[in-house]
Amino acid sequence: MAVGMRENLERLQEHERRLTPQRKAVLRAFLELSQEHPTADEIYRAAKNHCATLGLATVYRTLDLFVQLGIIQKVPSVDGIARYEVNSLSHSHFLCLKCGRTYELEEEGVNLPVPQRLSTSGFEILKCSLVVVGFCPSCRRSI
Amino acid sequence: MAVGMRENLERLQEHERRLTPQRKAVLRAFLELSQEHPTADEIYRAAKNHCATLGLATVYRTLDLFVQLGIIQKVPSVDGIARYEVNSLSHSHFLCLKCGRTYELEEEGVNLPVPQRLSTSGFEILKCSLVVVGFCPSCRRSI
DNA sequence: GTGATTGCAAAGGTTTTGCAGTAAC
DNA sequence: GTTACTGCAAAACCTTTGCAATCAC
Repeated sequence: MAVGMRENLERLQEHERRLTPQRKAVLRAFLELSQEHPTADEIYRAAKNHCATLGLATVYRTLDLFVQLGIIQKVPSVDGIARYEVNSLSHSHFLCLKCGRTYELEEEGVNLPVPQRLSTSGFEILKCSLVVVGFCPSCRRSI
Repeated sequence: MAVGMRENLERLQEHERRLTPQRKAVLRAFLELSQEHPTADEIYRAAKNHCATLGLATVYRTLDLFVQLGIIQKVPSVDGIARYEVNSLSHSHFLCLKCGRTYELEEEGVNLPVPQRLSTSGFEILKCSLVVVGFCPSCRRSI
């Protein structure tokens, strides 16, 4: 079983949600793709391999649920398409303005200055990340 | 004349683009709203005051052009609606997961660690910002 | 058995595109 | 006079919603 399957499915039950084949398929597909910041549609197509009758609306509803339960998070994007990643407090991304792809910047996210002022003025901080915007190598060549 | 009007309009001419009343109206409206990270529709409604015949499609085309010319930039968002801001190298935002609003974090953007590794591996960096995601005070109350 | 969950199809909202007419150069 | 630019309407796109049928509990 993939890393993270069991504990995340248990979290569903803790919150009195049902363990349906659709939810398992979405979680499994998400975990397979999580390194690539998948879109809802990418997750949908991968999850169909695990649950052939799955509908796209269910994927959206399931991803919303996982966000609410804190299992996954939306990644800020610049092309209007929702992308998701595993829930983690702080790390960093590169967003390509042309293709919309998200690249993970592993080592840089470690020492981010989480703004103190926010938490003392009523904001609830879920995540804090460095976002670098520009053109990725392949898009840069084709501008 | 608003700050930034003249030099940005000149930039249009440098790139052999025409100086139409529509483009002036969009730029003027954007500058009026730029502190609030306006959406295309907000810019459209404000720009109608300066050019009554303006169409929404023109606003989108004009904003795309301004992004290409480096006059403005898209802000990473988490709700799928494009927001724009003045072109600036580095600063920081708070994104509210519920209402989608963007808050500017003025003082925190100063000493961001721009990742060296990126620029040495073919990425073109246009901007580098700290993005904090969570719930803003008013949305936090109503969850 | 009951109520949460599903799949489908339709609706919703934002953004893009085709095209004939218009206006900046 | 050319040709870029515009406005309109339609299309495209991602996402959400209504509803009857289904399935986890």
